[in-house]
Amino acid sequence: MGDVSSNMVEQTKEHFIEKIADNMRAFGISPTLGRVLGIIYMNKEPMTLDQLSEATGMSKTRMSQVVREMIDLNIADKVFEKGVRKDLYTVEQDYYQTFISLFISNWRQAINKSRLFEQKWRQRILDIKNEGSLSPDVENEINELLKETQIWLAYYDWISRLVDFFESGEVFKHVPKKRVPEFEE
Amino acid sequence: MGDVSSNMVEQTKEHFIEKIADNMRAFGISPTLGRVLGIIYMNKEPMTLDQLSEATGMSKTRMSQVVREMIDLNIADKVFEKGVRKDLYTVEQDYYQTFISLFISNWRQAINKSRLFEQKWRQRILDIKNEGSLSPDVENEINELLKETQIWLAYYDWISRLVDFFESGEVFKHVPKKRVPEFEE
DNA sequence: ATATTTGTAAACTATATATTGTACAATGTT
DNA sequence: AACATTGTACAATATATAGTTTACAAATAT
Repeated sequence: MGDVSSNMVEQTKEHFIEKIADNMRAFGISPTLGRVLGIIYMNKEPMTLDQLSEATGMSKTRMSQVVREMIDLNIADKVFEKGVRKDLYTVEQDYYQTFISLFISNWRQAINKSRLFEQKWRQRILDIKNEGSLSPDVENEINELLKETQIWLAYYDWISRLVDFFESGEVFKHVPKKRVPEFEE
Repeated sequence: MGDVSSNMVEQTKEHFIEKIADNMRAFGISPTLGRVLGIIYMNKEPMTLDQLSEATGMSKTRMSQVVREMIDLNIADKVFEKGVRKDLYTVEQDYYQTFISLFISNWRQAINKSRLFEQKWRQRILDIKNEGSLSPDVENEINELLKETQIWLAYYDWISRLVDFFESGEVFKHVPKKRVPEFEE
């Protein structure tokens, strides 16, 4: 177990994990979260907070936080295994799916927030408009703003449809997954 | 100029700018950068560092940094106007294009980084493998790692094609822009 | 019932990121 | 040539984010 090549393999594995973490960074995911995802991914089996703590060298509390965040992002799940008292966590094993989950979480959130704001905001402009007695300048600016709103709404509608495009898997019809060459020696 | 409705319009405009900044946040863009983009966008005309500084209430140094970052991200440009000594900056006026630019910058960077790492890493595994005299366990793990690499490469190839899919505008064939209803009163 | 183990809240500390002020080189003005 | 203006490098400060420690409630074991 402690031989040279085995250590090298271990080290190489860790590099791979770092690469996964790095990839996550492009989603604005913190290095630690990415690393934990990588660790569980490479482990192939669900892991406990203690194991993760051991593997990262970080506190169990932090692992708890990170795991919860991953669950919120839909890239990890708590699994039950009878006889095991500790909570076990798995991660999505499919990179594409992880990509999509993150993309979706990210944008759905933005969409909701935007929608929420939208109504109040539009109403407000209309209120000003109906105030009566507006200088032509102001009147003009208000119309510009209303136009802007339309453009903005159209844009968000697009994002919304884009999210669906990913979620439904339709994206793969036009940007197909690449087949991985089998290799058995 | 100082009348009530004009102030309300001004305020509403600022809300819109905040919304734009908020949207940017989904790309991991800092609030300040988003706000500056929003400010220039709403201004419709190129702006100078001093104007931005005035508009944000932040230092000119910061504006300089932010503007440069935006240029790196391909969502802003320096424009020249004869007779004007100060540098002027515009931003992309098309939301879709901004979305795409950010998406591209983000992932191209990740792709490059990954590619760079890839060769070294794969070579390393092969080196271990050719070392000879490996325990069956280690041998097995190495094969697993090589397989993992294949999967990873396929995934990155997909991302790469996905980026092209956006960059080329093909995405709009399948997730079309929504037409904004004209409105003239 | 009592004692252990587990996960997480809450308050704290450390580290990273955002922002500013000063200084200066480059360019334009008189 | 002397002077003013502009943009940014660099060091210093402030703020936000990541991580730890302690404490405790809920669940399990003895």
